[in-house]
Amino acid sequence: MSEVLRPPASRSPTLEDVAKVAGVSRATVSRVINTTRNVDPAIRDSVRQAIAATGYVPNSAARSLVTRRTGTIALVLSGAQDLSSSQVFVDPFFGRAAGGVVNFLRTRGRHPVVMLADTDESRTHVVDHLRQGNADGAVLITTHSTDPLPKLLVDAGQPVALFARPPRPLAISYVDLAHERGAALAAGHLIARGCRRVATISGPLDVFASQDRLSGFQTAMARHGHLSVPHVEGNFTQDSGESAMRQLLAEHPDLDGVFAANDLMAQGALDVLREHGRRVPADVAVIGFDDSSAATASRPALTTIRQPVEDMAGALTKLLLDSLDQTDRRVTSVIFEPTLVLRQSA
Amino acid sequence: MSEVLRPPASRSPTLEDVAKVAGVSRATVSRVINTTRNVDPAIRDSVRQAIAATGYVPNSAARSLVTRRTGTIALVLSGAQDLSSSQVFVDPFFGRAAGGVVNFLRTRGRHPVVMLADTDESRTHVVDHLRQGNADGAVLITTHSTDPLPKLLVDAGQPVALFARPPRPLAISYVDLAHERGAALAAGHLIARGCRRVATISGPLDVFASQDRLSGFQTAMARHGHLSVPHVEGNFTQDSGESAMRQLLAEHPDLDGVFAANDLMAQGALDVLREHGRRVPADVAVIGFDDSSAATASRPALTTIRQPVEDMAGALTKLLLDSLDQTDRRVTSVIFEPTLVLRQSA
DNA sequence: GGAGTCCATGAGAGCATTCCCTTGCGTGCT
DNA sequence: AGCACGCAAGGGAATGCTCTCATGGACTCC
Repeated sequence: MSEVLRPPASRSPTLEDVAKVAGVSRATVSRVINTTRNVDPAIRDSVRQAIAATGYVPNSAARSLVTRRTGTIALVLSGAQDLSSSQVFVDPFFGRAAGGVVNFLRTRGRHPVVMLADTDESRTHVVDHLRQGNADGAVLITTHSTDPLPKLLVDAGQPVALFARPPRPLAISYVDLAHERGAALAAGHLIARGCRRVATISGPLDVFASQDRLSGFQTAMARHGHLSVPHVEGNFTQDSGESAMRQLLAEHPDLDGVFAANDLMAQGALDVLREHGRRVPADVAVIGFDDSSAATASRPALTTIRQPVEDMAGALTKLLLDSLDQTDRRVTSVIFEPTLVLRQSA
Repeated sequence: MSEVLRPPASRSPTLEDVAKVAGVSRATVSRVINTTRNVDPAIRDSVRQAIAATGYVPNSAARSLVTRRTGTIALVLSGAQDLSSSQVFVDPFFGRAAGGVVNFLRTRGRHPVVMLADTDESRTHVVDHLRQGNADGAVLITTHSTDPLPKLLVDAGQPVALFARPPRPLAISYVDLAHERGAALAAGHLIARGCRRVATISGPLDVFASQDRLSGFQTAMARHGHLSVPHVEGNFTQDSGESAMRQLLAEHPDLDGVFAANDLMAQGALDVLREHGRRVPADVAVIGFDDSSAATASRPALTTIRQPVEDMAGALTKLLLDSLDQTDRRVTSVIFEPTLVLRQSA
């Protein structure tokens, strides 16, 4: 009776329907769709025709119910509590990283589900989301060394890969940059240009990358005989670069070289220097960090230390994907080398 | 026998397990979890305890198999063939739009899966993805008027909402800006400032927004007695703004006002004007469009026509979500009003 | 020529959830 | 007191797929 009542509504075709049309069983159709293993070529073709004829598309909910895999991974942008969340993609760092992840996943036919984690609530939300099986693993783009999310995810047994060294020793795969060596490159270049009175604008010191860039710069300058380097802390924004530069200029009007821990702050410094009538690079040489779009957009274009964020994000994603395929949960890390990119500002 | 063979491996708890612990049926647990309708408070509490005790989390694959809903929506960035795909988020427009979508979805406890559609292959991929039930609908951020994706998705019967007016008449909900009125605001302001020799740098003319901004500007200028406005076409990049400005300056060395169809091109224009010794705004007034981060980052900061991209993206997402809840597929559109934002450049 | 092997296919058992339908019980109305 | 109705809870079906296991046929090898 039930078949009498069933509305003839255009239900989307199922495996069963295709099987009926092709005159084979569900199992065979499934074999054709997945890895064409051990299927007679003639039957394979007729199944393919049946698929085309019915317009069949596999239902991924049913599929992942049985395989316990979704095929998607979570891209979590975390520790961005100081960024208004709708600005997060425009941020040179997060935007480039997100682009790198998306781009790498594309080559594998996958797509990320994007999640922001800036509050306790959203953090538990991320963990729950993964535990519910909405994604097979997470790529975590985080900066603050105090971020609790990496540990939360590892404790929940979820596959994770982290952009930047994990806060505490944690069984987690990650990629990072040799920040100290990048800062040393900047120091070397300023010295080689003949700068004698050099200052630096650091990033926020609760971020490992900032600490490393600062200490790397100081160490390298010391090696060149400059035991004390004037230093003001910024927060990676253009505005903070401006006020830091103003402060440095007030305290050290004779400086002839500045290393900023990212391009945005360097751009702010550039604006203040111009405002004060200093020519760049003739009077003051400026070096940024990251080689973001800000480096090429500013005038003069910034000499900077390149951090290959997109490549790093891609490698990070690969790390995660590889770990999903392997049963043994072994952690790996990849450290990228920064390079000096010469433009006009130094 | 099967229970003897079953490995005691830590299988994650199911509804059945919770029901057993709470001493009720699956159905009751399900009722507690979803909308606590018709459940005795005492039983409800004991079920909640059982959930906590077992550490149960619902399996979303099983859930969406039966509900035919996933809870995620696709965020498709399309028609960006001229952007290197890993740069897509850094782009002021796409980045802001993506941020707006993510941010709005957050308020509803949802997350987008991000897809790029710049080739035929990736376009069919997007359609397939939706047809497979990986997402309940799509928010489409597209610019090029020739983009075939909107039609593809509508034909596939997928719920879609579009950023910008659809190419052809299409049964599709969308948001857009009153571009002409924005351009008219710019024209009015330049005239009011006393500019007499005004030129414009338009966006690529295969984009509706560019056409509208150009025609809106020309019409408004004509209304003020300027029947012919020098015009060079750019492609929305800073570089194209620079070369357009160079060309305008060569052909019209005496110009005193420029309207660029976006901030990035205005920024390029600013650099070229400084290079040529023109003071902004004293010698030449410059107005941009969008009010993106480039507007505040450039020096002088740009007077610009604000396009509230984040809000528009949020409204767009709301349009889609609303249409998912309603059975009748009625299309809606929302047109936003641009505003003039006064800063230093004009 | 018979036995063993291998490969292609089918049948059916899950997978975890929701939804529909039924049942049981208590209450209010006649 | 009897009947009807509403609410709470349970049982079973259904969702669409993959995967294991069994089966049958063809082929090979001695």
